[in-house]
Parts: sequence; structure tokens; C-alpha cells
Amino acid sequence: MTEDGTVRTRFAPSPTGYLHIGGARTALFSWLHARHTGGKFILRVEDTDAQRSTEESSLQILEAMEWLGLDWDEGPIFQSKRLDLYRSYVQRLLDEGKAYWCECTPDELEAKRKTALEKGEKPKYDLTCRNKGLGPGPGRVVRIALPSSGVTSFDDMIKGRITVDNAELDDFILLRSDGMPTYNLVVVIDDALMNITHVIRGDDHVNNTPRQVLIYQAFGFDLPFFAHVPMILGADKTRLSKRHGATSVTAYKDMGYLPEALVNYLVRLSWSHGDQEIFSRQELIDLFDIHDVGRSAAVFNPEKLLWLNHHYIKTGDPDRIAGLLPEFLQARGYPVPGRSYLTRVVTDVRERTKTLEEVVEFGDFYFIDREPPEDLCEKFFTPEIRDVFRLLVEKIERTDFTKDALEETVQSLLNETGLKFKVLAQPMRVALTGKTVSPGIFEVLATLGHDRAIPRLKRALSYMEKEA
RNA sequence: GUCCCCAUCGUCUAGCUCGGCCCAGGACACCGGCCUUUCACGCCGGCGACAGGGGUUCAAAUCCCCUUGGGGACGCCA
Repeated sequence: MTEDGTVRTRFAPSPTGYLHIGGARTALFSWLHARHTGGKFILRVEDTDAQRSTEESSLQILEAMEWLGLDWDEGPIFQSKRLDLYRSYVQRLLDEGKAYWCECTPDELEAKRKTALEKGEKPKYDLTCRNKGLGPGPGRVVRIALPSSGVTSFDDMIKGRITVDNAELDDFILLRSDGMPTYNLVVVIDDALMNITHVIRGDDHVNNTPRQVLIYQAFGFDLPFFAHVPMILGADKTRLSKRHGATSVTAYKDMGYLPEALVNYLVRLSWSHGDQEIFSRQELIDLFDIHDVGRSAAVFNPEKLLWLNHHYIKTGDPDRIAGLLPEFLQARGYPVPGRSYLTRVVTDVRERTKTLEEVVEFGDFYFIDREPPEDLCEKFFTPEIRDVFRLLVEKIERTDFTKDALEETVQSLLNETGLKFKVLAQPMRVALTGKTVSPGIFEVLATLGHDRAIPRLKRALSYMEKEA
């Protein structure tokens, strides 16, 4: 705990790829816990794996965090810039006899691991170098000297007390032969030095925690609170991966998902507040309690995410959503109209489109003019309705392009002729949109406006005249 | 294989901490119906679960044990 009792949480991704859905949820929980308690949220990039870490990944992860609205109070802190610090702590352990140099090669270790596994044993470092009294040298690593008996335990805020037999642990590596410190070491040093009060991270780290607890003890650091959140699984109940579909936050952004939908979806995985399904950001901050996080893994359900996305498209500010459309329009090579036109399009289509991508696809006729497919022309632009349709076009041409006025015009025509709207509706729809499914005719008409709508209606009319 | 963790509808979950209010509630999906200018939206209704077995107790989804199933970890990755 910090001196003044302030909560400090952190998200510590390793920049070896995109921000994964699972990582995003961990970050969300961590962020929420900080915000809920009025604490600080720290972002730390764990890039001690020089081989796989890339700056590009770091950037993309930060971008995804920002897109999700997970703002941080400190950082990003890059571990690769703190190497001297870590080395001095390793030296301290070396000096105190709590760590030692080891000259075993990766190949040797790998071979031993293999035979252990084959014999049905748990692969563990066999302590070959523990008492050799080696000093530094090329190809050598530093290992921690762990007790071989006794137990190590810690209290997890989600899973309760977890105890592991020290005999299950082995003398893991603290410093690689290339001089880079390893995860277990740096995570402890940083969490301790940065005064992290609550370590919130994925379930897959529970097995590491006892090792880290031992490091905390070796340095005499106070233990933080631990909260290991359950994993997110794919439909087949195995760890969520690419073969289950999109797993990166960015991919969802690109498919036309709204950040509030993804956040709302993710937060409900292993966490709930009674029967509530929809949460605003502020509600989440007010209501989120790490103690309410469940213990079991959750299966990722794309359908429910889609439902939530639709919900936010349906209920969100149309103007804001309109502002997100240009990149989707450009991706399809459609021209980008003005903001107010886009806003009207959103209002028209949002009851029937679940993603921004769908807005553009379903509402394509708002952006481009295409002749309706021949089979639809044939079916709907029949000679029988030619005369009414001509009348209709003439009347509409002289009408104000507002929904009410247009509706009134058509209604009066219906009254005069005694026809049902059904007779006209689909032909009009096909003429204006090129499809049999669209928003309401009058909305479409009003939004398209005179200059886009009239030529399309006339084109349909001439088809009817040709057929006669 | 060893160790750790988990176990309510297909899925996300409420209920489990403080056993009775639960022959188990909500949501997604699915299936009907209503509304209707298409499709949606909306509304109404339906389908559907306490993994199994032992205990403890007057009483168990709720507590204990075992079995089974699932996940995770066993790296000079994090």
C-alpha cells in the first residue's frame, strides 16, 4: 500500500504483437479499479525480450488503449530503458548469495527438459551450477537460489489463498546471457518501485506468482495485492486465438465496432452487476468492484458483442457516428459527403445496421448511384404501374423534400387513385436504392433529396415505358 | 506427466460469502406471434442449466469429500 493509501494499478503489455482482446479486458479491469478507487493507472511496456519486442507494437498497443478510452496517469514506462536498475538489483542478490551464475547452455537445458517430460516428471532446473561458485562470463546467466522445501502462498482477491510447494519451483533465470533481465525479476522490481498496490493480470500468471513472491521476500519488499482475472476462451473452450476469429482490438475497430461496445462487452466477461447488461463509462467506474469478478473462464461470444455494437449505434449520437464513417467510405472507394448528410444517413439506417461497416454497405445507395439489377427492374418496373408511377414522379418533383410533405403527397395520390401503398412501395424502393430492403421510403427520399432522387425515379419510369 | 485453477441454460451471467424467498432470474442466439411500405427496431410468448456421486442438515445450486470434465503453467516469452 502506498503511504497515503492511494491505489495504484498498472497494465504491463509486452510489445510483441497487437493488443489482444484478453489483454484489453485485463487493462480495462485494472483501469476501472484505479478509476473506481480514485487511484492511479500506470502503463508500463515490458520490452525486455529484445528479440521479439518492436516499437511498432508498442505504438499500436498505445493507440488501441487510447481508442478504448483507457487513459493512463503515468507512463508509458519502457523497461528497456531501466536495464541498469535491474542489473543493480541482480547484483544485490548475487552479493547476498541469493542468486548465482550458471553456465548451462540452452541446448543442455532443453535436452534435460525433454527427458524429464518423457519420464513423466516435472521439468526443473537440476541445480548443476548452484554450488559451482561461478563468476560472470560469456554465455552465463544468473539464477535465483530458491528454497527446496516449505511452501509459498499468497492471497488472491479473486481466487482466494493459493499455496504452492516450494519443491515445485526451480532456480529460474533472472538475467539472460545477453545481459537482459527476465520477466519475473523486472515485474517485481517495477511493481515494488512504482508502488503498485494491486497487481491485476491474467490468470495465466498464477503459477508465476509464487516465484515472484519469493523475489519480493528476497528483496524485503512488501507484497502488493494480487488479482488474477480468468481467461477468455474461444468457442471450443481453448485459449482465444486467431483461429477463433479476430482477436486484436484494432481489428474490431476496423470492422466498424464502437469502443464503448467493446468495452461494455469485455467488462461483462467474468464480471457482472446483477442483471445489468448496458453500462455507460461512468456507471462502470461507479459500479466496478474487483471483488465482483468471477473465478471461471469465459467464452468469447461474437454475437453478443455485435448486439451491443448495434445497441450503441442505435442509441448513440448520430452526428458522432457520422464522423466515424469517412474511413469506411474511403475503404470502399465511395465519395465522402458532408457531415450533415452523413448524420441523416446514420439516422435512417441505424435500426438495421450493426456495425459502421454495415452502415456503409447497407446504405451504399446514399453514396453512389447504380442502376438497379435487371431482375429487380423486370419484377417491379412493370407496365401496369406505369401511369400511376408517372403521376407519382410528377407530384414528387413538385414537393418539398421533407418526410412529412413527401408522405402527404403520396397519400393524396393514393386517395385519388384508390391504390394501396403496397403497390408503389417496392417499385419506389428499388428505383431509389436498387434493392428490396432499405430504410422507410420517405426517409430515403428525404435524405437523398430532390437531385439524387428524381433522376432515379425517372430512370425507373423510362424502364416501364420501354417495357410497354 | 506434474503442479495450480475452474465447474448454473449453446454462450455471458444472477443466485453461492450469511443453506430455506429458486421445481433457479436476466441477457445474447434460436423459434413463434404482434406491429408494418421492405427489412429492421419494438413489444409479447416459447425453448433451454444447478456435470456425476457421496456426505452434513429438518432443508443444498448454495457447505464438505471424491469422480469426471475443462483451462492454465511447467522457457535465456511475458
